[in-house]
Amino acid sequence: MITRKSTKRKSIKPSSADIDATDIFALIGRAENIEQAAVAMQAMSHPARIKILCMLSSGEQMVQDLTDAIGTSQSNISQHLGILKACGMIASRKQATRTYYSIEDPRILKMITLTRDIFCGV
Amino acid sequence: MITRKSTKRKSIKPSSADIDATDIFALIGRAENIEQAAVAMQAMSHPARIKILCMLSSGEQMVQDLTDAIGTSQSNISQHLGILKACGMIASRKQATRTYYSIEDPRILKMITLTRDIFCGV
DNA sequence: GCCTTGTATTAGCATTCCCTTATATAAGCT
DNA sequence: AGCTTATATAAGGGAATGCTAATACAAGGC
Repeated sequence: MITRKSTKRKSIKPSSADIDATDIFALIGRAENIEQAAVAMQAMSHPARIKILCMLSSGEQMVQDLTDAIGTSQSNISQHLGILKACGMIASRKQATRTYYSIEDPRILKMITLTRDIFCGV
Repeated sequence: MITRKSTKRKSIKPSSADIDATDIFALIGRAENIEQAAVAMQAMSHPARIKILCMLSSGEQMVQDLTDAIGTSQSNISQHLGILKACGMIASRKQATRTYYSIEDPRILKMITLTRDIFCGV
């Protein structure tokens, strides 16, 4: 199925050990990692969710504060939080009626930090 | 509308000059930048498009090679390329029947490099 | 001129996303 | 117990996304 001129390797799906950073074709063989990245980016790729992650990147926040700062309905924020939590990006801690959210996955912290750096220069 | 305890600033939408990196609320006021970031991430957040960008990150590639390496239909790849191009991430150059694509926006190069780093460790 | 190759475009359909509205739950307060 | 506050969940519909299949287009080779 794969037909390319420079056949440096025969298979399109090399094992992990087979990766060579200079081979442009090696990378896309890491289907599982790419899939993960796509899911993560998809989850992050909404203005409200980016804002949430930005706020969480400086520490735990409660729903009310997120809602006030971002400026949409409480229900909507709760749903966005649900999406982020469903893919393991954030964690929640309940204290009485309040729920505090925080970033759980360190990779996401890295991602949001860079995104902020690149697009906001902050 | 905004009701938070530590009222370091009164408005939720400070001017650019007003940004302070330590203020968690300042950032989300940069609505335009956040919007841009969301659009960019949304465009990147598909396995095929991540693969395309990974391949392009090591230089110009033609459609045929992308199609072969990624393993979906030519039509499908062409549509994904269209999406990436529509938001200015990539550029195309036509040479006879071939079309060569390359990354145009340096921010995207940065993003894809980091994404690769984080999720693939490469 | 015709056939092949490389790429783009269109249409259609199934799926997913996102918002709004309404309601549920649970804890604190009086 | 009732009221209020904080959060979650469910239902609904409209929009966006993503795939396939079919077709268009443009350049080269014979």
